[in-house]
Amino acid sequence: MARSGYFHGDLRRALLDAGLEAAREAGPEGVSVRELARVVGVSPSAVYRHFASHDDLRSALALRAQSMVADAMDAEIAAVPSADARAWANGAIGAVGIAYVRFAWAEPGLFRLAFRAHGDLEAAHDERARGAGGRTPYEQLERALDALEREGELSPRERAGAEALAWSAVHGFAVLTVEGPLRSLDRGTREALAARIVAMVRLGLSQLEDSGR
Amino acid sequence: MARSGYFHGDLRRALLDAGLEAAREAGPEGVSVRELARVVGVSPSAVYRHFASHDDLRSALALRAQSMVADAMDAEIAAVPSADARAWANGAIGAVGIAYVRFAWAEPGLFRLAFRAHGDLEAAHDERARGAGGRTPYEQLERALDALEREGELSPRERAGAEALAWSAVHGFAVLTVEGPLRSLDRGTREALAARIVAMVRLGLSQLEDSGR
DNA sequence: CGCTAATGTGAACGCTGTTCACACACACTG
DNA sequence: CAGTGTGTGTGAACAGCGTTCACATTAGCG
Repeated sequence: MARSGYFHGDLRRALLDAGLEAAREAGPEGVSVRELARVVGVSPSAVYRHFASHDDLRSALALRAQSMVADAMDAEIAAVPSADARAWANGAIGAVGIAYVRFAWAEPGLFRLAFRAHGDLEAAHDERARGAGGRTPYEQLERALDALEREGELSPRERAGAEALAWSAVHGFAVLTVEGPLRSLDRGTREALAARIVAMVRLGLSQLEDSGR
Repeated sequence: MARSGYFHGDLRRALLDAGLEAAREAGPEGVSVRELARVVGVSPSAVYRHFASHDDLRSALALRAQSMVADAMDAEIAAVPSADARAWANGAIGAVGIAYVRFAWAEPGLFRLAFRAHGDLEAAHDERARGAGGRTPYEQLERALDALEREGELSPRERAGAEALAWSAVHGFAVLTVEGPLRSLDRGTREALAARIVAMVRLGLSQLEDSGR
């Protein structure tokens, strides 16, 4: 880095690293073109050789943050006993949700960056949002829901749109506890509520067949 | 307005009106001190006679937007048959949720303004966030949940923290459909999912007593 | 070895929030 | 009725932002 004194060498990567660090400490608002340039020791206009715009930079950072969420999910899922496939499926959907909110609490700045204004649904499958396990957070959720359907825990009718239900509840909870009115809840209450949230999701996913409606 | 040519007469109100209009068309980002001053025909610094800062202005606007949400909830609740108290309670909690997401869809800019970074929980009871019916959106939710408990539909243990569960699911869904990856869902799918969301919430609220856990 | 293409610089533009000394006009007091 | 104080608006200024452009530098290819 800063090899020749004039050329940086790996500016794009350096900007992304600095951007993640800035977001970690100050949230998405802390990520400014000029600030990152300053940190990396380069002129503001140099940034535009690697990113088309401020928004472009932040999108790239968001994808990297999403891949970190995917990693956190992998770690949480790995702790689910995999002997019984049905039990695993039920455990996996919970693990995905818990990992999501725990990441939000551990890294509020990165979380807000990752899911501020996500792109459309195509972005849910963006290559760059995949974690080391090869899946994006959204794909982790899909995987758990697929497993539930495979085990007969979810009917095809229930499976449809299940992502929206699960994601809504967990994302909403994460947002409210990270930057919303629930942000000053103590750790214990937060964890207890999180457990109820994932239980609610699991219950709500099966609403179509269980009730004789 | 612009009475004497020098003094405006009712600048504070004019700024709030212009701010709501700007947010309606361009979201919270469209609300800038200079832009509002321009629209109202006043110098930028005049704004600071009525609002301590940009953030202060936006907070005031957010509260006004929240009161509009409260009004929308009143309208939706009014349509719930009130003959049977138990049925009303179950209907009211659904109406609150539906009104919330419908408002978000009808006025995405105002919705994002209203619930961007809400204050802490005290702000949930702010005078200025009350609608014509005298309740803030949060208080509307509390009212419906209280009714459910009164009718024996919710145990005291379930009642505790119920706001967090309900709000999380509905808010998350609203956010994902307004500015998130679910934003390009067609109206029909959106409505169907919304119905499943409120059903999930109603089911999830009672999880503690129903299951023999 | 020389040229090209990639990558960096620095100044500039227009925008933003915010502050300051100053100007105005109304509402009260003597 | 005169005068004055206080609330409200002005205009210029500062610092910071994203972005662009002409120009400088240099790595690497033919």
